[in-house]
Amino acid sequence: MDRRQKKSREAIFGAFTELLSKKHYNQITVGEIIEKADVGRATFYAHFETKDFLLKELCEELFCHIFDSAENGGEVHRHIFNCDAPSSAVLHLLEHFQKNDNHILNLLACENNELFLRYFKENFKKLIERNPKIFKNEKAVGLPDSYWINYVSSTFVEMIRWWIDNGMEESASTLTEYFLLTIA
Amino acid sequence: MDRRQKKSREAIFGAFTELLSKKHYNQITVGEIIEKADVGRATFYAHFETKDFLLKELCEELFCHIFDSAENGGEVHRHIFNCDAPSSAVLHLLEHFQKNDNHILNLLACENNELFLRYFKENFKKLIERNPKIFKNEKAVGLPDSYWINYVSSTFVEMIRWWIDNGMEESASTLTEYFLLTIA
DNA sequence: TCGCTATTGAACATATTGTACGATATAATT
DNA sequence: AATTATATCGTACAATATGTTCAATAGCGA
Repeated sequence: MDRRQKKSREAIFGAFTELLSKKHYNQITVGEIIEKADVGRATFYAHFETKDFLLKELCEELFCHIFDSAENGGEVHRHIFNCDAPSSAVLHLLEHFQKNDNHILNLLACENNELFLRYFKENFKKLIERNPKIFKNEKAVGLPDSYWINYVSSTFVEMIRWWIDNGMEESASTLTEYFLLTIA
Repeated sequence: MDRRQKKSREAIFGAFTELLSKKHYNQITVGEIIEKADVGRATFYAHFETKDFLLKELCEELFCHIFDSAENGGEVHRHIFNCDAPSSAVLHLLEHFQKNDNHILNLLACENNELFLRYFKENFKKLIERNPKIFKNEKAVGLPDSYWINYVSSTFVEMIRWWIDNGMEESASTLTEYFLLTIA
């Protein structure tokens, strides 16, 4: 990609992320974004059709970085999926959060985390669908697959929400215990 | 309340509900609402500060009607809380949905159900907090109260979401089974 | 009947959106 | 180095949405 494009794109992402941590998505205007990003109005619309697409692409970039490493042959997160025990997968995801990779916590903890958690859940679901065995247990056999996948991903995401809302006091391993206990 | 106020308020609620079942919240304008409700622009703003407040009040009216009956001495839903078995409470709530009381399904199933489910979860949480014994079981003892409450309400709400997204094919009793099996 | 209040309709300033275009700066190619 | 391609800029612009104001009207309660 053209260096200029990359620069503009990242300036917009950066400005948007910063604004999202301060005010609600609905109240952020394109004018504010381009002012903070210091790019022209036309440049913004050359990159993103609307503000909604900007959000979508930001989320995709963020979550793909965390979730999709297993498929694309990257080394960094391969270990997440090369294990059978669900505890490892959960632990590693949580540790990513605690390290605040890509300022993901800024987004997950901000006022409009609804939007991000929604995308997050979608990606987590895909992860389970691609690795169905990870979270299968005795309880799952009595329930429809799609229900079970929805249940497990919901439980994980809503645990994250609870964790953030309560000041993120628990350690990654404590959270993992909670999670495994609940879905067991 | 003045008959005129009530009339305007309900016309606005009605128009808003109808619009919400057709298009996304963000894309609904005040102009559309007042046109469909057939009220003046000034009237709208005399009732609701902004569109967000309109949504908030609509949700409060809806969910309070369903959840708060136990406290205010009403007869209609008293039975929900006068039983110890969690299955009864869940069943009755689900049956309310299937009857589509107050067109609640229009809102829960619409494109932006995120917003309603959020309010719904809040109200469900309050219900559990007021009746802590309903959903307590062996698994709950090893987990913090706030985590457990969040978990149970999330599981219920996300089950509703799954149910709606999959065409609401399951009966209320089947869903209740699923729910009890998962939190057991 | 009379006073009070909600509604109306229109006008209004302001803000936001998304587009258009020529000029400029930067990247890629030869 | 010269040239071509393209991303950006700044500004302007039409279209739309927001929230307010105000005088006139209609409906409410006493």
